[in-house]
Amino acid sequence: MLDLKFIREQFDLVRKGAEAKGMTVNLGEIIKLDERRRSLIQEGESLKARRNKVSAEIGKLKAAGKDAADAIASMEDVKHRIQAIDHELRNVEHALAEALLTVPNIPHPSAPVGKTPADNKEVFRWGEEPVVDFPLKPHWELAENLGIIDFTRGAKATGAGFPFYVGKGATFERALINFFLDQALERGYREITPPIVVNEVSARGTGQLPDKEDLMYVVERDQLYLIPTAEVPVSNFHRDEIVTEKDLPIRYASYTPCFRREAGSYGKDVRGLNRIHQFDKVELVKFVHPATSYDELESLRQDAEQLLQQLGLPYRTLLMCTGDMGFTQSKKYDLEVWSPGQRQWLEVSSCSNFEAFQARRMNVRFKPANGKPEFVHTLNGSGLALPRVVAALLEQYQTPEGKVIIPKVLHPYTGFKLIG
RNA sequence: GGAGAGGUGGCCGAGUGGCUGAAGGCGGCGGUUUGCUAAACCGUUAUAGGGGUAAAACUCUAUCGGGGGUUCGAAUCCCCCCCUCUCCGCCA
Repeated sequence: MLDLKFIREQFDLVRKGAEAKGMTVNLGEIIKLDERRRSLIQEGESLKARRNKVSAEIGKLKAAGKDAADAIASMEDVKHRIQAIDHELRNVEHALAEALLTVPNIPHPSAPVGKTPADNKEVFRWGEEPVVDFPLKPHWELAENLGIIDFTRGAKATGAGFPFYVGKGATFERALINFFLDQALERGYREITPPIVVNEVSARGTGQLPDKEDLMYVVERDQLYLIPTAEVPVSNFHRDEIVTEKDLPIRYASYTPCFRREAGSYGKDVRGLNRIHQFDKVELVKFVHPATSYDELESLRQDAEQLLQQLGLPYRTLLMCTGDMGFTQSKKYDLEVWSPGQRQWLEVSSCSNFEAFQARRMNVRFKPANGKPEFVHTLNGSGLALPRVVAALLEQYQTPEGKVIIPKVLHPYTGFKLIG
């Protein structure tokens, strides 16, 4: 969320930012609630100051053995008024907090203004599609023929979008996870394995709640949410903490399964591994000094990009336009891998700077050498999401016989060089 | 799941209704002393919100796990919740 004072003082900036994201927000209501809040605080606190003073006098009178009945009686009205004010203040602050959660983060000036994915700006492209003299198959055909991914039995055991990875398919999956993690560790990230269910406060902290509630599976009985990304628990790792300035930047790499309901998806978007309800992902999360957060965004993006380069997968990098970047982001890059069997781009990573938007919600601060605590900036990016990488790898490295060659860089991880 | 104990500032720890934002100690910071280090001594040591200011100063309120309540007044009494520890049960 944004700072209330900031909204009060930079009203236009906030309004324009929301507009650029194609979101409407009732800032007038927030200003009104804020004014009411401050006036209640003023009245309440002056009454409390008086109460504290009189109470202290009553204490003295009683200690001296004198009668305090008059003083106590004089507090009767004050007491009730304070109760009434506190009650209203609670309601106003609750309403204000809810309203603040509906204000989106402000896009960075470098983000292109636009409404749809068509307005995103391609900033980088790498690699080339293989030239072959046979028709390339989509990954689901390859995977089923090879018996390495079983969608049908997954649907039987759980439902559509919950595949089994079998035999070399399972090993391949595990190899990629280890490769991604090792790469992250080499690049200065610290490995962290989080809980894969979180409570409501955590889901709010990263902004999954209240606006993306339908995204998550809920364990209703225990009021827990299956994580849609490791970003949620890992970002909350430092919730309500003041981290040491010299520890910044803090970088975490986290492998977890991720769960997404993906309600409303259909058709070719959900074929095979394109969009599934449970998938593996290595997530990169950073807590950084505000002065460095945009440099950290660039390095985060490179950390993700170089994985695709090492795997030899053609990809493009998009700078997301204001209308497509989401509620909590200030700036966001998407990495899309080329899927030669489907002839389409598949998003495999999303690298974002949230500035202080999440940190304010989660109350994560650092203390500068000489000064008051400030909010850190948070960033995260996938490094990488597995299924679409698997899809691209299968399609990219398929042979005319329908086998799949494993890229060299993965050999130490798989222990085999070929599937099929 | 059952029974019990407990949660106080960066840390340890005192405090069962009144001037306690909170004794004492440790740690941190500044200083005196010192060839250097150590020791000793002196001082200082929170966060948030409101008012105020050009900015400060200043001032008020809140904060003793979280939230409600009782009371003129709550760290202290009552209720609910969370967490930690011990014992029992269950269990990968």
